[in-house]
Amino acid sequence: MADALSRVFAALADPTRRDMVARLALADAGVSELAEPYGMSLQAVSKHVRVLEDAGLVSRRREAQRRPVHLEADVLDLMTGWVERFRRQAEERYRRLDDVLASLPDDPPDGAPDGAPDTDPPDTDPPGARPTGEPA
Amino acid sequence: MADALSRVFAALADPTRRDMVARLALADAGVSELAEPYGMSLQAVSKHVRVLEDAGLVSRRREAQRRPVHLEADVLDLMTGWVERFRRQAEERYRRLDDVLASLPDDPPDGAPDGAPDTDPPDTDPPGARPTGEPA
DNA sequence: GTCTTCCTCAACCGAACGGTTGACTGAGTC
DNA sequence: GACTCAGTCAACCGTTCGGTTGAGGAAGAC
Repeated sequence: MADALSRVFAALADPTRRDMVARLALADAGVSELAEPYGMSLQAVSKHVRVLEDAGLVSRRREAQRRPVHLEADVLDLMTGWVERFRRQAEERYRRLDDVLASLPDDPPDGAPDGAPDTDPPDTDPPGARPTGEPA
Repeated sequence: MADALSRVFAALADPTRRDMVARLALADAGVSELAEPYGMSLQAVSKHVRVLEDAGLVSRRREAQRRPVHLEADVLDLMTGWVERFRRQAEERYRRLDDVLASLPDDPPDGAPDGAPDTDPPDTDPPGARPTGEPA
């Protein structure tokens, strides 16, 4: 099966499942309780819960006949971690671009203006490098 | 087609596409450039880029024959916003539970111990309310 | 025991997904 | 004009996904 991150993203790609997570953030709930608002069979809801569980977003315990579903918020950090990393990188890239533009002299034509040379190929991996890969 | 949030999550549910995002955070790239590391056809990569574009994660401009792909980091905020909201709610719920446990007297039997009453229904929507829905 | 409640398993179905191949377009070079 | 480069469009194919129905299991209630 897919890697952890893929499972988490895929699990949250469904509006019904996102809504379940939203409701489980407020309180644990049984499957039939969860199913109430949606116009679908109990089995379908059970499947959705299973997807969330496989993604590690949710756990179930046994409590008499009930099977309360509990939100495991930790996994969400895995995701925000990933997202934040690249958001910051992209932002940084923007900032550098702004610096370059700011350092340009008022008239562009002549070669090699002052601040420009050191801004071009700083940390961008050599093109054609192996995939930047999943963050560890 | 699906809502914006679903498209973003779905787009990032694929490892190849996440890798593309990771690389685009470092520098814009053309499709064939992007395709290089993966053992798949150019058309497949083009499709992946289209998915990212439909999710608003990426944009393309025209530049001579090239069609450089550019990461649009803003949409990532949409996601972290959603995630953070429920992570915090869940955390808050834990904190309140801890408070309740901490406020219990050493012998549980009698009713209404001191600090307990004010911890029950502060911002929890009435149960059975309409689906907590997509955050606006 | 029987009965009810809560839930899961299994099989099926249509739609979407991730990939392929082949034909094509747009822009630049000769 | 002919040709190449970069990329897309269209049709197809196998697998996964989100839902259904029907049968069945586990834990009380009677």
